[in-house]
Amino acid sequence: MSPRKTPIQAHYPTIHEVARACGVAASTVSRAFSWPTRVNAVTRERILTTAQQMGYRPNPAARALPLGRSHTLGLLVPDITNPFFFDIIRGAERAADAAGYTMVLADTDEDPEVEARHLGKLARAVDGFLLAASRLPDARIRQAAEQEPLVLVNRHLSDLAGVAFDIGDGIRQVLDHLAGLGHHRIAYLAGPTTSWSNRRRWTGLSASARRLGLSVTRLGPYAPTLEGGRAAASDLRGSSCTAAIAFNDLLAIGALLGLQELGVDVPGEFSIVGTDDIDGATYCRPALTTVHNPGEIAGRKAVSTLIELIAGKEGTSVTMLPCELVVRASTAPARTSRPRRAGQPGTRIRSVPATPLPTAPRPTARKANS
Amino acid sequence: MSPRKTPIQAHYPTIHEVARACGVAASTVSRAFSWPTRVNAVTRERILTTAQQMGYRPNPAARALPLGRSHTLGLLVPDITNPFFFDIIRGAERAADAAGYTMVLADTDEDPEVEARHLGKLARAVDGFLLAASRLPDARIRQAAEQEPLVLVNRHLSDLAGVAFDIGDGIRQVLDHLAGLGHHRIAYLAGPTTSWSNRRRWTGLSASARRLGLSVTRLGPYAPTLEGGRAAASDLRGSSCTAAIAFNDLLAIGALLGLQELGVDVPGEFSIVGTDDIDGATYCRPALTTVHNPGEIAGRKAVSTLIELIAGKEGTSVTMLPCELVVRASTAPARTSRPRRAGQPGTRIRSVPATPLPTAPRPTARKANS
DNA sequence: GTGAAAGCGCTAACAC
DNA sequence: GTGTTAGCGCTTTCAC
Repeated sequence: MSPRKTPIQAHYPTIHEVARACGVAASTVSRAFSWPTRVNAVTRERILTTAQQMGYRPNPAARALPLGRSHTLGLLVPDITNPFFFDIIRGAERAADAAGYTMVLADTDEDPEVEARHLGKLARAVDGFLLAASRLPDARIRQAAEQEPLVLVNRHLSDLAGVAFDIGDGIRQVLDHLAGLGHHRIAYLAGPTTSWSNRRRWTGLSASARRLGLSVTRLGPYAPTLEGGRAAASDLRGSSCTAAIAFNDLLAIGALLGLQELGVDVPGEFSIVGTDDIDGATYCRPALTTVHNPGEIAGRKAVSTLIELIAGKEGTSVTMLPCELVVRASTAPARTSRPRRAGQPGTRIRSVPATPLPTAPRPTARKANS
Repeated sequence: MSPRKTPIQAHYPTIHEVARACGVAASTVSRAFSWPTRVNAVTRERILTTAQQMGYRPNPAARALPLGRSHTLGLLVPDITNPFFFDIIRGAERAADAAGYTMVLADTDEDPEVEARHLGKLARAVDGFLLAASRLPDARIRQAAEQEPLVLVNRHLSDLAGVAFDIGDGIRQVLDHLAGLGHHRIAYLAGPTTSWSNRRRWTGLSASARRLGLSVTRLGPYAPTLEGGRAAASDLRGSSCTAAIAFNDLLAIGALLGLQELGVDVPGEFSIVGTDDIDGATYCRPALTTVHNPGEIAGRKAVSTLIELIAGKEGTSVTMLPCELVVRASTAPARTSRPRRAGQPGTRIRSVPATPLPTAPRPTARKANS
């Protein structure tokens, strides 16, 4: 019936057409938008309304050229489907939107190569980067930070801006909880070796364990997924531990399922603790005891820090956000009887030098949410 | 120690500097990149290598201006944290990346206003839009499609390009399954009224139910979240149904938890079916019977369709992707008797979250992914 | 307070 | 094959 409408870009009026329609110069129209006080109030009104009714919209590329700024931010995440990043992404997106910035999201697929490639590809398209849980080596991050404003999320490098969670304190809360339940031999289910927070968890764990006189064993690394957790389950069963702390909730839930499939009762025979507090932690069974991170706040803060950096603010901003233990149903008192297998003690705690970090105010312990 | 390096944008060489370094004109450098065959092989090599070692990177804004294309795609999603969209986002992102496009992600917060605002804000920044599960009224979508290339995901409008899941067939599989288990009275837990797929599910349900001689009741609408599902649970209990199909998995899992909290055994007393097949469907207990949608494929296909539209390809491409029932443990034969107290919900309602429930680890379902 | 004009970095005719 | 020359749409001196 009607002729096909090819959905090609509509014609958008330019600043010149608006200017002509108003009988002023293009520069005046430009000023009316970017520096309103320098234009006569009544002509400004006229310009704004005609622009409005002509459907004028500034062309971002055309603005970016003379300005040297695209008003775009790049956010790189190892895995978009990992719930840990949702709140961070959402917080960042909202803050960026509110500040008039557009957000470009890229999934680095847990791969440093891919991350580096995206960094290069986006370098000139964005005004700065947010690197969430970057898998890149320190040197490569520093190099990137010299080229573009950059804020780290969930990682820390001296002299670089960033926002991180106070993992050490979170781990401390977990160990206090487990020690209080009578656990003495505790396993750590490691995540990706390229992950800073993974290393951080381990060092925090070692330190707290030493203080409490507990023994900790490092298992893994495992993929930070349900599958990884299932793989960990059999290792766990072969160990002499009575409780495990996992790199993240997905891993913890996987381990929990794996143990159940092996006939091990959680938390009756074994306690499991996660990290992240994803949605699923509330509805897996038993519901997961885990450490909550204020992700949305982290995302927002990272964006505001980045925007300050872009604006040329001096100084390096490092924000440390508090973690909070959420006790649910996957932890219980340790069995008093001996484990089914008198197993190998496993790798003993090793001490790894930790970079000193500012400490966040300690949150009050919270009860399970739902 | 060393003077502070303010992380301001590094100086990037322009095409002219590369040209001067090579003793050629800027246009030759431009051609060496965009139309390599039209440049003498040896000078091309020289240009490419010097560009490389000078660290030249094309400025996207500067390209976008004469080209009229930003090589950027906008993806609008109602809720980034909803697992249903993960695979779609990831598929779209990968396809975009592979095709040399950059992806801008915006969360519309389930709000048509916000969606419209983003559409306007991004209109000139992107070459086209991907609208996933758009909450906008048809007319508004059509209007947008006249201004910019646009592809719908999980929604269908005549004459507009899109990719959707074959919901009708998915629902048919579900009803066949439930009917086979002897269920006759089935509830539908409705999602957002602005959602096309919600309406679609209901019409599919009605049609299939008529064919099979089953009775279906529509409950809700509920928020497509765990909370929404909990709210649905009490409605469900007050109904005479023996099985329910939920708008999405989150809603289904919430209902499942809610019923358990009300002391109703799932699937012994009540069967629950979700839609989406999110990760959590495998580890909630009982594991959720649900309908799997090929999200990543949908995302990829949507991007390739959009790129074709941008390139001016004629014709309207509509792709329908198959859905597949995944039977897990939340469905079972309908009770033959009706022993449940009729009418009064009673005072047994407790909202006790996170109590470990005695669920036997079920044998693996007929089919389980991830 | 407003206009004219010179770019921002790149592409694409159009010569030669 | 390669150089010259206009712009793309906007911002921003610099005059008036």
